Parts: sequence; structure tokens; C-alpha cells
Amino acid sequence: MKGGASLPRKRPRPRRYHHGNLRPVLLEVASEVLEAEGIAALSLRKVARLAGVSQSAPYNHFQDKNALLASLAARGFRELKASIDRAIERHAPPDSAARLYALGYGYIDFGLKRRQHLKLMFGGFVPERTVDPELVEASRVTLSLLRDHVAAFMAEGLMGGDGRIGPRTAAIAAWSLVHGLLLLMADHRIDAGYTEAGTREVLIDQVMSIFVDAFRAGA
Amino acid sequence: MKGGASLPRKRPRPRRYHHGNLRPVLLEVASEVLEAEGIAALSLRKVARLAGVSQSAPYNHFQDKNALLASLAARGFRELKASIDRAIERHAPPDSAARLYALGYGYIDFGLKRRQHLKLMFGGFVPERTVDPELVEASRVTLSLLRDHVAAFMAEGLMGGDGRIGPRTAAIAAWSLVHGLLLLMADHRIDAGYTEAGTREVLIDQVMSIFVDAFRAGA
DNA sequence: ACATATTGTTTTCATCGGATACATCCTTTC
DNA sequence: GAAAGGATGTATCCGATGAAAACAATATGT
Repeated sequence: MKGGASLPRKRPRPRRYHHGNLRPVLLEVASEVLEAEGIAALSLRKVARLAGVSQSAPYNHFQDKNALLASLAARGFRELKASIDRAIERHAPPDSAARLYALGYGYIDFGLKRRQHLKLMFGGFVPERTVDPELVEASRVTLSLLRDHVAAFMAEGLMGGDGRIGPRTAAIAAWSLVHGLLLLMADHRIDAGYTEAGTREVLIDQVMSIFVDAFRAGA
Repeated sequence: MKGGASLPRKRPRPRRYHHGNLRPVLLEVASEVLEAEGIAALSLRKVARLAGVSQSAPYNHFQDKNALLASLAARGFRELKASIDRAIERHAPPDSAARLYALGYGYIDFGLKRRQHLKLMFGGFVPERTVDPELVEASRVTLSLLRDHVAAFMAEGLMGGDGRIGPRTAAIAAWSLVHGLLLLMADHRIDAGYTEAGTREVLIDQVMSIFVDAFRAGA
């Protein structure tokens, strides 16, 4: 327990009845539990326990468990975007193609650091019924970032190919390529030698170059 | 322990106890529950109930729930292979490139018909501790099928590119492309218009052509 | 100050689930 | 046939969870 009957200093150490900003704390705790123990082990009770509040307190901030999950997923999409932005900034790509590669690094970096979040975001764990505006918006913003970069790349005039493939399809292809690579890596389906932090970019470069070159090389 | 298992031995009589050959029935029921209600809703008790046996009966055939899941996943890998084989047979591809496209159809067909199985197989739901020989073998067989087809395609001499990309990396790329496309489709991340049964092949063709052409067009 | 909306706590409901011990029944084997 | 052993059923143990009701403490607006 805390110290005995000490005087109430300016900072009343004893936990206040009103936590203050419980909601963000719950999300943070939930995020940690999720990443550490997986989706199956994530329960409202556990989150509440670890946050140091009663098991019913979370209901004041989230309608139900799904609402919490949706919020967590939204958080994930924002983090994914941040990871991409960071990667693009770090590599200071000179052109739209280089920007695409950097986007790939950021996407995959996020996914490998936050495997469980990735599953939550793309695994269909948030019931489709749950139309959480926050989630919808966060995923929209993040995913349109992908499309925009692909569009920019294609619009830069380098594109050749035989023109059969339009921007929309190209965006799907690029996304599929990176998303698939990430998921296979995350599921340990690819030799660890290829996915280590140091050499990872080489693999990403080679894999993505298939897409990039498809539009560059075309006469 | 659990009986000889998979040897097609000449058994005197089909063992018929209270229920019959429970194990395969349990797997079938579990497969249905999985696909109908999702992984989270899959419990041994429910499977036993639907199979019409007591809740402890399954333990005579599966050490624990994980063993059941592993077996289910193995089943999934065998079905995936069957789906690919079927697609290749149905399209009677004339060359290795066409075979690659057909492989894509089969892979994606399976995944969209068995979404939950797909999740089970690639979602990390079977604890890595669970080293189930059946699962290991089934996934090995199926996945090496992919590598073989990509290798055959690359070995057919059509490959150009600039040679920076070897067969192993190419296999990873092709797999990523198809796997990613499938998962995005399965998660409703792609316009339904593109993924309907009729037009699906068009999208798959276009997306995969990026990979195929990368090696054809070179030089 | 006071009324009211918030935010927490306690307690309880209603299920569900994995796993096991032990008795029993059926099939196989000798 | 009778022993032997695997396959099932029955009864339970034990723990976890999502929810929600009833009540208490606190913050805030007027």
C-alpha cells in the first residue's frame, strides 16, 4: 500500500476517484495487451485491471468491446500512416518511384512491429456491423494515401506498359504486392534471412521493382 | 494411443462404436462451424454437440483444441492444393505462364470460398509451439507447389528482366502478389465490382500480368 | 451553493469453455 | 468365449468474460 496517513501534499498521490483521462489510457493499455498477447487474450476486464480501474469503468468510455476494438483498429491505421510518412521523410525520395519504395518500407515496418494490430485491422475482427466513424475515417485517410502515391507515380509520365492497366488496377496491384509480402513475412512464411531488419529493404526493393519496372520499362 | 491414423491399411471392419469414425466427422463439423461462425466461435464443445457426442469425446481424437485447429489448417492446405490443381486442369494452360495465371485463380477461389480457413491457415492462430507433423507436411506440399510453378515459369527461358531477381525472390514476389490480392479481396478492401465471380479473373489477370510481363518483356 | 451529468465502484447475472477423473460399452485379439 | 484396451458418456472442477444494474464520488454549469 501507499504510505500511512501522510499529509495531502500539493500532489495528492492517492489515486483520485476520477481517473481524469481514462479513455486514452485504456486504449494504450489495450494496445499493449493486444500486441503482447494477441487478440484472443484481449478482454475488457483485463484492460480495466491493468489500467487500475474497476471492470465496469471502461463501459463509460466504450459502448462495448467492439467499440474498443474499432478504436484500436483506427489507432492502428493512424500509426500505419505515421510509419509511412516517417519512412518517406527518412528516405527523402527524389521521385515518385522512390517514394513508392519508401512507402513500402513504412508499410512493412509498421506491420512487422505491430503484427497483432495488423491482424486486427485487416483480419475482419471488427464486426462489419460496427460502423465506427473513427475507424472508417482513419482507414480511409491511410488507404487513400496509398492510392495517391501510386497515382502520382503513374501520372509522372514514366508509365509505359501496354496501357491495358489503369491507375485503379495498378493501385490494387501495388497494394496487393506490399500487403501480401508483409503478411507472409508476419506469418513467418518467408525465410528469416530475407526479413531481418537489416536486409529487409533489399527484398522489398526487389519485390517492388517488379511493379515499378513494369511501368518504367514499357518502351 | 489414438489408433494407427492415416494408413490405408486393410482394416478388417470399419470400426463402428457408438458413433462410428468420429475423428473425420469432428473435422468436418469443425470445418463447417469455422466457416459459418468464425474462429472465435469454434469450440470443442460446440463441435462435439453438433457431432452428437459428449463434450469429452473429442479428446479421444485430439489432444486438445490446438490439435484440432492444426488438423483443420492442414485440411485447408490440402484443399488449397486441390483448388489449384482443379483450376490448372480446368484451364488446360498451354505454357508455364498460363499455368501461373491458373494457379492464381485456384488460390484465390479457394481463399474466397473458405475465408475463415484462410485466416486459420495464415493468421497465426495455430500456436507455433504446436508442431503438428500433419500441418507441416500439408503446408509444405502445397506451398512448394507454388514455388515449383514459378520456378518452371522462370526456367522456361522467357525470362528477361535484368537478371537481378532470382527464382527465390521471384517466387516470393508472385506469392505476395496473389496472396495480398486474395486477402484484400477477402477483407472487402477492394471494390466488389472487381471481385465478383464473373469478372474476378480479369482483375487477377491484370494484376498477375505485372509479374509475368516483368520477365517476359525484359531484353 | 446546488442540481445534474459524469465517471467510478461493487455486485450479480448468465454463459461459455477447456480439461480431467472415472465408469461403461464395444471391438479386437488371443 | 474372455481378457484387454480403446472409445464414449457422465459428472465436475475451475476460470474467464461481456453486460448491466444499483450505488457512490466528483466535476461542472449556473
